Amino acid sequence: MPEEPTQAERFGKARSARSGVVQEDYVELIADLMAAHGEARATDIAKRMGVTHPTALKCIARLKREGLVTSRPYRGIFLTEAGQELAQRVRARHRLMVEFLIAIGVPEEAAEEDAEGMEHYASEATLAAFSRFLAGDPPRN
Amino acid sequence: MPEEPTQAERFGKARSARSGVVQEDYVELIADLMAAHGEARATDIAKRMGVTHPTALKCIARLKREGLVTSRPYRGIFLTEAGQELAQRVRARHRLMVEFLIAIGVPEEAAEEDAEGMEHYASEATLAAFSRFLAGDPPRN
DNA sequence: ACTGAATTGTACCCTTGGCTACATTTGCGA
DNA sequence: TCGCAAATGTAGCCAAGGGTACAATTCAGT
Ligand SMILES: [Mn+2]
Ligand SMILES: [Mn+2]
Ligand SMILES: [Mn+2]
Ligand SMILES: [Mn+2]
Repeated sequence: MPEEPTQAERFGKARSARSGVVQEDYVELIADLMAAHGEARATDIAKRMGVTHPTALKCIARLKREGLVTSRPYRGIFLTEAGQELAQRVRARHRLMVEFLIAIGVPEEAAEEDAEGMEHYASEATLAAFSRFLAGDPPRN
Repeated sequence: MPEEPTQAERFGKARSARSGVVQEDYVELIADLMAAHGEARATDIAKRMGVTHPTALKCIARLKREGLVTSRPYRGIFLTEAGQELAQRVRARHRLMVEFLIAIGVPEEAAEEDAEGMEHYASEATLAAFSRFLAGDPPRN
């Protein structure tokens, strides 16, 4: 039913979004760990992500390459300025997503699970709509 | 802030969901093409997905391996029973997602884009909540 | 019937994000 | 101080999902 080129563009955008998903989750988690324990250790990151430590290390190496994180051998991981900014945005988006789902009637645990995936694909327009809903603004007028 | 093992489980579930994303989109698209043109050709699938044809062929090979699709060399692609069932579920979920986003005040094109990514992570609980909202049921009382 | 464009198939390359197995370094407790 | 467990790092494997380049097949139009 939908037109060809537009649909291809939409799939393309979803693909682009997908490529940043893991980075976003790592950066958010690193910020959480620093806030909670004062530092982010590779082992803890791996444990919290539910992956083995080599997997975590490889992802962290990529974050470093992208300038989101710094680390020296056998020392902890630290967010750069860019990393901290990203973490803030991602965390705000995550919280909004969870709150919204709960507000619309999704049980808490399901909301947490679904938000972990859906958050990465919500555009500004969608986040704005969610905010309006939470603020009690009636949609659609 | 969140507890360690539960968060790891949530990330794990999001990872599992991620692994089926491409299959779901292909199956949905193949069903659309069959409905529209009576057949699903590899070229058309590639064009609509916005990828090159070898990429599409490789994904189709995987669908075949998973029993969702059949095809003979130089002939079209056909959905198996399992493939048709999956297509139906995925299509219904896609439509619900788009409708819901629009209903909550997201502009149509943004709704279409975001839905293409978010749909794959919405649990039954979330879909049910979206349905209730569309039916006019007030959430949370 | 032929031929050339479109379609399909194959071969090979890359990156991401998983894993296991093993090596190295730290740093705590005895 | 020193030895051992934990943490970290490294090497090498895999599959998915992207790509290019090129080969083979179909099939429509002359
Ligand atoms: Mn996430
Ligand atoms: Mn998150
Ligand atoms: Mn999709
Ligand atoms: Mn879809």
